[in-house]
Amino acid sequence: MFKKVLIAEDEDFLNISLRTTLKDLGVIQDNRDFVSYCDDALNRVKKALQEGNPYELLITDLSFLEDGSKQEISSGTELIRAVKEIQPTIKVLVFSVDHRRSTAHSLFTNFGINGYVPKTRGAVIDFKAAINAIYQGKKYDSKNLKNDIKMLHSYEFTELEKTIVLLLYKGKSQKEISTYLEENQIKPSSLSSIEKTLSHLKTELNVSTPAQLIGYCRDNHII
Amino acid sequence: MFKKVLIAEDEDFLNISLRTTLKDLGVIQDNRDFVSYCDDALNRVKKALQEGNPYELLITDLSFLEDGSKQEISSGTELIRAVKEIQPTIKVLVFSVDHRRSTAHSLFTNFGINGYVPKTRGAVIDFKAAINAIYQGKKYDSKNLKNDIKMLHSYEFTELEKTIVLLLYKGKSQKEISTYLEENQIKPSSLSSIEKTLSHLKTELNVSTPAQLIGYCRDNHII
DNA sequence: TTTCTTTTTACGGATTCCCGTAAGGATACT
DNA sequence: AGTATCCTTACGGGAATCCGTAAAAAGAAA
Repeated sequence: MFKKVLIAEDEDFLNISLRTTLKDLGVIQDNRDFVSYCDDALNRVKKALQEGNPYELLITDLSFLEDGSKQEISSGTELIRAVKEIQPTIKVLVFSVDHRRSTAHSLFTNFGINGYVPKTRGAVIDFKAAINAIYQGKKYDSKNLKNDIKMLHSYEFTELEKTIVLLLYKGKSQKEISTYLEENQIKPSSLSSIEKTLSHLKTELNVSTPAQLIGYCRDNHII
Repeated sequence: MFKKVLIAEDEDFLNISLRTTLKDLGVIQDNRDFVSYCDDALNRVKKALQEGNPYELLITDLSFLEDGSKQEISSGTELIRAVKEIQPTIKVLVFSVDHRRSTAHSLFTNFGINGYVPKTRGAVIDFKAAINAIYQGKKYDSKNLKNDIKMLHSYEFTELEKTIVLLLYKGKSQKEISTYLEENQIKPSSLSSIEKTLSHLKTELNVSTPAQLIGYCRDNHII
């Protein structure tokens, strides 16, 4: 069973019972690896990696409430991206109130998560099953997910498309994106190709402006 | 301290740790008075009343996820109304993810609840304090409530700004937004004023493109 | 290598966005 | 009335985007 697990969850009561459950599973012995801010989570991952004792599994919520203290990272998806950047092999289990299958699905394909458990009735059993499945190297697909309409016309983003959209989201201009890709030896990197990619995405997703494109990608957990 | 408390909460993990917390407070000794459906909660209240051993306190969530089984009552507010109808003297503590003061306030005035604790960081201490306050006959006003969604962000959006951003999100160009505002008699509606508004928002929120602006607004639930 | 196909880049013009400045209009106060 | 101030609109030029077409480069197959 997992020996080093990090939990990012801002709700006190959930934090407590996740601890209890993990102790039941024999995963943890103490109460140290629990944080309620994304920034703290990322720092823990960094530190553990530097110390040569990296986390095997990250369990995280998707939405964290702001409480006044300024944070670099404010959402679960951003946390997952940042963590995977420094430790791509880490396993990720998402634990969220969102119980739509489309949400889980896009996180599996776009963020490479290993499991998704919605917070609802039966979540404890679901959660334990997820931990076991992930430990055996499987992806865990919860039975409590509900189908919704969005799944039908889902477009599969390539890695290049995702990076371009991500840079757009971060406020870069097309020209800046071009130089970024060039610097990082990602091809194609020309301004023209970026224009083409974006135009292609817009027709494919039936949106008309870059702003709308970003809204779509954010809504659907593509970035 | 309270001796007979009923808890209506559909989330497994929360259910578990609420139990733990209440045992810590010496409120309960067993695990019987926990339900995950509103209908069950109402039935328990009815039965306890008939048996001459009524509940002193009801702790309830506001939103309950549907899971296929047909329920008469599906929300916390309906439950509170139904319960107070048959037992007006019962104390009520609401425990919800909604952390807006306005939500709590309307429940205090319209449903006569005795306490409101938002699910967030520090909820455990908050919860314990609420239980104690209510036991002493006081109303409990949580410190974790926020005055409004607007207050959470550094910048407060006007209605006009929100409509403009929303139209941007929907893929409209600035010119289209201008004509839309004109058609709906919203002033100012000139292209120039829209440019100014957007430029103002961008400096205020420290973003550089419309796309980034939309990402920000979506991330922070402004639109 | 040659030829064919596909991918990538280059370029030009139309449109839109961006940002500063100036003119017009409304309101409040003396 | 006058004028001071603020809000709205108008305008112009530079930058960024959009979109089509064509050239260049890279790959694939014979």
